[in-house]
Amino acid sequence: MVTLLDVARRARVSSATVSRVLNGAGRISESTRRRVIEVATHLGYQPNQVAKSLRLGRGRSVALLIGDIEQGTYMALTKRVQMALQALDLDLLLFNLDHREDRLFGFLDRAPTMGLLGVVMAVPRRMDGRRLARHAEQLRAQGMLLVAVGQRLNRLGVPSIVHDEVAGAELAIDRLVAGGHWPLAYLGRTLTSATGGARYRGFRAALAARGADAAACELWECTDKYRAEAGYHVVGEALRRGTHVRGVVAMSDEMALGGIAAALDQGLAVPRDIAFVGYGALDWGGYARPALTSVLVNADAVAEAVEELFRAHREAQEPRTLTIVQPALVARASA
Amino acid sequence: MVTLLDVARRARVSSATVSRVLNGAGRISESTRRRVIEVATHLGYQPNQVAKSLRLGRGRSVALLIGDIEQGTYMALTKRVQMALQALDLDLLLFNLDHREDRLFGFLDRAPTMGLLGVVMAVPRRMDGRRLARHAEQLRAQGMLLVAVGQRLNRLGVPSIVHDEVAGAELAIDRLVAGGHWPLAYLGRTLTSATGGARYRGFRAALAARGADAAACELWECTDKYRAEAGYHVVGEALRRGTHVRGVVAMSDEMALGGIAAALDQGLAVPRDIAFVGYGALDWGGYARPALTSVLVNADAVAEAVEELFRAHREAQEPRTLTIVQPALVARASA
DNA sequence: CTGAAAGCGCTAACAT
DNA sequence: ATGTTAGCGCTTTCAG
Repeated sequence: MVTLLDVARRARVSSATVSRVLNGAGRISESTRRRVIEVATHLGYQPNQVAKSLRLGRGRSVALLIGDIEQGTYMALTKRVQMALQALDLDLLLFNLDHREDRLFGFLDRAPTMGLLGVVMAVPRRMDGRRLARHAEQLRAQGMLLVAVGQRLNRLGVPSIVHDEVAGAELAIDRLVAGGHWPLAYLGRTLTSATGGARYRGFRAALAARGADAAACELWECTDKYRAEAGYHVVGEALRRGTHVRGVVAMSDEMALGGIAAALDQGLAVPRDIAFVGYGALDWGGYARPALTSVLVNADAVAEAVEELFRAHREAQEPRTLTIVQPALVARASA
Repeated sequence: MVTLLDVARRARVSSATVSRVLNGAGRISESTRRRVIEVATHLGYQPNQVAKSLRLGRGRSVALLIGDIEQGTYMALTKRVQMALQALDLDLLLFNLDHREDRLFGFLDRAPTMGLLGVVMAVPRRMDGRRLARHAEQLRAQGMLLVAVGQRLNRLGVPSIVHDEVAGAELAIDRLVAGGHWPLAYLGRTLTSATGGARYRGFRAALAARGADAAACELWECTDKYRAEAGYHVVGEALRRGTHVRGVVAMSDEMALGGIAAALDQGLAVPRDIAFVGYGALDWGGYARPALTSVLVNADAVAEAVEELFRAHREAQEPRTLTIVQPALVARASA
């Protein structure tokens, strides 16, 4: 590999000069600048990022912590965030936590040694706030930027990007009610998932705001299973119990799909007998039959906010502590 | 941050000794070893990975290059590979190529400077072989391991992990034929996708092996659109043309879902009027209605092979140049 | 068995 | 405007 020193020798200048030219710092005479550039390109010089990281005390990688990347909405998020970081010439280090808190803290322990520029946590799981706050403090002390996505952690000093869950629930509820689907159930995981919990509170708040008879509505909690399977299971059970629910707000498109399958398998018509709204508005949802009506979780907006935070961090500006992303309804056939 | 030198001072030994203790190299008296360990844990010492990488000339990260991570099968792969690498205490750097060759080569240009341990390319796209071979050579010269997934690049000196596309096609075809669905079409992208092309050749080979009337079968090429949308579009067109095809082998579950939607939207019954087999056996496929019959692309087996390659590389062994992963049929309702 | 010292490739004072 | 030098934190000869 050709090093900066190789360039320096060949251009008959010191390594410092080459460094200055390449980083656009300090005054350099036009002639040397040109010569250095010339030699560097001729030699195909590329700065060693590892050495740079060591010297500067921070690198160009941002770690993205994901609860369950197999869930479509996180996948979409991962892609968008990677592209946003790429726009800042940053790399993405991916960690799938598999919904395990020990993995999260295991990572946070090692994080300071990795030469990271920052960490983005897109982790729905509820977690130990004290412990997290300690880690957050340590990372900040190292000059790293920690960002939370989907969970409101700004109280712990972690800039957060969250969705407006009340607005999202309102969109879903209004759609269901307008279609004559009532009463409603919220299908999801509220106990272990902070996102799910927030979404459920949004659901409740939206019902209240509408002056609706919230008591008629139910919470269909998913416990042991995940994604579509959980939806299928829980909705199937409820239907067998003879629930009166006619409209379901699911926490994800996968759960909605599972729920719809359960309803269809029991001979019900969707949305006539029971309607479903998903969350995420994933691509394939438009091609399920009936096509999924879904609350759009705007991954682009989230990625943009992430990019903005890292841009500000680079300019040594104070980061915006809370960004609220607005949802939208993708109205299709299932509700 | 506490450094190795801090530990050394506190334990009254030299930095070399600490390094040796922590890396289990060289002879160390039991007493010093214990003392060093003791001090290290007491101080909560964690080796700086960046410094380590610089010194050793290689790091602990493996880059995963993905054509389109939003496609379910790549997402499943990403998750598995990340977990496999984690088992080797390696980190995953993710790059979504968005089906763009320039991005691939752009990455490969920078790769040598990043202190990577290796690169895994899960890129279906056909690419410039010469150019790739040059990069492969350079990476190898740096001691990095380059691995291809889903595309047979072993001729270029790149250890490859591929699926047995003939076996996969046979599974799909046998299932369709047994259900009385005939003639067949292959739905996918064969022109720009090496994986798709291989899969189509597998389809043809399997037809031939079955002694079937291959001339009756069609290729439904997807050009401008992606995933479910492409399937919907192409199948819709074919149906409107009045095709005689009664069974479709799709290149992915998303395309199959789109195809099914097109058939249903035209009032056909699936699988009665036309049957579909997907590829990937994604989780949600089991909850689409009709549930997707699909050829399982064994992401676990691929991840395992990746792990094995990196393990061998670590032991400085020659890597296995070609690994062929066997498919399986997940039989559900759509065929 | 342990220590001293060099150096991975780069940047940033500090000189000149 | 440019060079000299120190050093980021670690591993690895080379000596003893």
